[in-house]
Amino acid sequence: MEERIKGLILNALKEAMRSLAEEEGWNLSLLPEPELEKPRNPEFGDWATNVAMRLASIFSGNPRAIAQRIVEKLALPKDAVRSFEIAGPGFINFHFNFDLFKEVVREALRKDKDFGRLNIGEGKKVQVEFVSANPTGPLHVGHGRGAAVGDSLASILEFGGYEVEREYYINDAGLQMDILGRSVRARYFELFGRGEEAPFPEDGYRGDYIYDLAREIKERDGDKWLGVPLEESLPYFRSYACERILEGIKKDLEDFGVRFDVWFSERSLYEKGEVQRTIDFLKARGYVYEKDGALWFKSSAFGDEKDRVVVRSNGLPTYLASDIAYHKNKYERGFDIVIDIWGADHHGYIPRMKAAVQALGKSPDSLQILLIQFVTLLRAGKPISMSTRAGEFITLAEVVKEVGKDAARYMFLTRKCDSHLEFDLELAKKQTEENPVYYVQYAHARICSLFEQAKERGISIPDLREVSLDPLKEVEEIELLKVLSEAEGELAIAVREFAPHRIPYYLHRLAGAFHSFYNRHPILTAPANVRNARLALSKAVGIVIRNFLSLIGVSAPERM
RNA sequence: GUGCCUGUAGCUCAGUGGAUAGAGCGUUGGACUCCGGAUCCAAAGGUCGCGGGUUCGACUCCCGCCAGGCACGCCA
Repeated sequence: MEERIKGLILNALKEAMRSLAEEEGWNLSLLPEPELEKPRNPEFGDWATNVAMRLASIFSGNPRAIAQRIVEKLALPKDAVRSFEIAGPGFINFHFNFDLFKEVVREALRKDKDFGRLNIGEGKKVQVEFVSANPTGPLHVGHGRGAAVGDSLASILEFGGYEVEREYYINDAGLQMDILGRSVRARYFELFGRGEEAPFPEDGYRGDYIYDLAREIKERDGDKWLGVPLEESLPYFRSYACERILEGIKKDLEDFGVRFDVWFSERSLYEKGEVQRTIDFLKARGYVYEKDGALWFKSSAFGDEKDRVVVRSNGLPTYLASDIAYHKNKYERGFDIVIDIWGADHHGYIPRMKAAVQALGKSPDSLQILLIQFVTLLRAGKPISMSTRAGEFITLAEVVKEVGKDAARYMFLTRKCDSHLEFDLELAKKQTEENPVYYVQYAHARICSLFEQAKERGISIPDLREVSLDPLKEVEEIELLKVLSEAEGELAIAVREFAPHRIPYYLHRLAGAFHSFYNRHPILTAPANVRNARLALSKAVGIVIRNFLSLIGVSAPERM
C-alpha cells in the first residue's frame, strides 16, 4: 500500500523534474533518479525527497527555489497526499492522507496469510546453501546462527517473490572422514580393551559422541570388527559414523525448525565424475596450468591475489576443485542467484570462489556470500571455551533445550550477521520476562485473547473487512497505522539487502506501537463503532506479527 | 607483514549520504478496582574509536592511524 503511494509520488516527481529541465534547458541525461526517504522527525512528513538539493548541486542554483518550481508542477491525487511543503535546506515533505493508512488494515484483513507478500524476485530461482557443517560431530552454536539466518533469509526471499531452494552441502569426502572413521574405530577397540591395536589418530575427534557411536557398533556387530584388517574395516566405520552423525544433525535442525529441500553430497560429485569434468572444463578454457607437479587454477586472472591448486602433486583434487564442481552443478540446475552462507573464518575463500564463478562464465554478482560472525557463548557473563577437536562444546541441541527454539532464533537474528554475537545462556533464561521475543509474542497473544474475551462476553463482531475505520483518530491509533503500513517496505529492505535482522527489529516496533495503543485505549468496552474499528486494527496487527514471525521461524502463540 | 569484519548510551546492539543519532537490558520515578502488569508512561545516560578528505550535508563514502576478532596451506 505504502509502496504504491511511493511509486505515485516518484512518478509525479519525475514528471515535474523533466518539465523543469526542459524549461531550463538542462541535459536530461544528468537528471538524478528521485528518491524518497522516511524522515526521522514526524513533523517532516511521511516521506521526503531531496531532489531539489541534488538538482541544485548538479546544475547549480538555489535548492529552495528549485524545490518551489518542482512543487508548482507536482500533480498528485488529493486523496493520497494530504499536503506537501518545502522545508529546511530544500526538502520537499509529503503528508499522506490518513485514510490511506487505514487502507492497509483492510488489505491485511483481506490478504491474511499472504499479506506482505511482494514480487521483487519476479519468480527468479534462488538457492540458499547454509549450515553445511562437516558430518564429523554435532552442530554447535555457530551452526545454529547460520541455520537461523539461512532459513529466515530463504523464507524472506520466498515471501519477496523468489523461488527458493534450501540446500545443505555434505562434506562427506576427503581426509576428515577418514579421521572420523579411525576415531570411532579406535574407541571401538578400546571398548574391548584392545585399544593399542587401532590407535586413536593424532588429530582425531575426542568428543563423547564418538564413544556413543563405538558402543552402537559394538551392540550391533559384537566383536565382528576386531579380526578384520584395518584397511578393510575403515570404510564401514567411516560411513556408519557419517550416517549416524548426519541423522543427528538432521534431527537437531528439525527441532530448530529448519528443513532443507536438498541434501547434496560432496562424494556424489566424485562418484559422478563431475569433479573431473570440471577440471577438464577449466583445462579446455585454458584456466589451469601445471607447475611443480600440481595443477593450478588461474584465479588471479579474475581478481584473486594468487593462483590456487586444484589438483595436488599426489594426484588428489583439493577442496577447491570439488567446490568449483559443486558451484558448476548449482548453475546447471538453473539458479539465477546462488547464495552461500559461510562462517566468517572462511572469508579469505571468497575471492577464489568468485573467480571460479567467472571462470564458469557467470557474473560474480550471481554468487552472493554471507558471512556469519562467531558466536561467543557466555554463561553468567563468563565465556564458555569451545573446541570441536577436544570435544568441549555446547551443542545447538543443548542451547535449544535450555532457552527454547523461539528465544534462540530471535537472539541469532537480532544482529546483522557480520557482527559478533554474544549469547549469554543464563541471561537468556533468567530474563525470559524481558526477552524481546516474548514482547512480540505477547502482543500477538493479547490480540488473540481480545477476540476470546469478546466471544465470552457475547459481543458480536461484524465482518471486520467491512467495518468503518473512521473512528480511528487517536495519536496511538494513527501511529500504529503508520507502523503497520511500513510492513511491506521493511520486508522489501530485508529482501533487497539479504538482511533478515530487519524483521525482528520491525516486529519490535510494531509490537511496541500496539502495546502503547492497547494500554491507552479500551477496545471491548468502547462504543460499538469505535470498538469495531479498533478490533479491525488489532486483527491486522496480529496478522502482520504472525506472518513476519513465521518468516524468522518463531511461533506466534495464541496464549502464553 | 597483507587482506577481510567490527568499533555508536554503563552493557548488548539497530541506524537505505540528509533535518534534533535510536531500541532493549540496567538505573531512577510513576500508571486505570475495568479487555493479559510478560504491558504502559517519564527521566537520566553520546567528542558515533582518533585524525584528515569528498559533499550544500558524513555514524554512513575515501585515505591514514588506534583497538579487538578472523584469515592468509598442494587442510577442509
